[in-house]
Amino acid sequence: MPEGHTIHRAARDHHKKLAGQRLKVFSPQGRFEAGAKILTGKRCRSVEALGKHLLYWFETDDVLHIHLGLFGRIRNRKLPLKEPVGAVRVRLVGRGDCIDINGPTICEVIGAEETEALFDRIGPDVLRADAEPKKAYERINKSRVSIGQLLMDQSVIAGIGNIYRTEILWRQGIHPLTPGKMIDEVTFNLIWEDARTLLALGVKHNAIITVENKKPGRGKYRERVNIFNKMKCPKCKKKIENLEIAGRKAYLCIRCQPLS
DNA sequence: TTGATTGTTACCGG
DNA sequence: TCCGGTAACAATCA
Repeated sequence: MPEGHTIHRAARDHHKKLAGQRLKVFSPQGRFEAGAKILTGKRCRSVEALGKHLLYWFETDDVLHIHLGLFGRIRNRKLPLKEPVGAVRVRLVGRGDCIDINGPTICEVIGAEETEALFDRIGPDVLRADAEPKKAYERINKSRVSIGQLLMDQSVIAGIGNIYRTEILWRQGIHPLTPGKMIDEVTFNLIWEDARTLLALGVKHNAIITVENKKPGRGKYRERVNIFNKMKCPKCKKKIENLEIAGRKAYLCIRCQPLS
């Protein structure tokens, strides 16, 4: 489910709904009893996103740390409470809102030290104002690893997932197997700016939109993409190839993204 | 029932 | 130390 835009949107939204309130915290599956006990009745100070990590800061520096992994979902609900649907690991209840978090791979309460370690481990997040893109460039510039793989490495650059990886590299005409050290600073800046623009658009519309001038549209189609999981390149009509990079499918147009 | 999936980590071997 | 490969885990939907 999530690339960085999903988490940043959730953080913004949940901050509005919960910050400043004393929360009730439930563990509907019984798999977060200890955490729920620690947090319930405590005041939520703020909610923030760090890459794909979602952090709820409580008074006394407890942090609820969530990572949705591949399958996790967030459901926003209004009071009164209804029965949880599916694998709700934790339910946060404020004055008027209820937030259910389904199937996260990480759901834990951490302290100041562990939170700091998390911030140290995660690379610059394209959606954060405090990001230092230079750090990402330095890692990429020194690496033999392909840019396709580096863009998915959250310790190098945070927020980009499989769809945005494919789409950004296509938009910039870069072959995903280009070694990081072959990416010059100008090219890196283009990647960074494109990632920022696209993820911000994703936050705005709550959908992945990488096609120029596309409107979000309604209904089931939550994505507007160029080549991800597509047959034909919209620019040159050539067949879209796919290959596996670090176990995930990457798509490319070999004409528009030549390997130099 | 099967397969695919907007993710990450641990571990092993070269 | 770096990097590739593999397995494990998570939950839902078509």
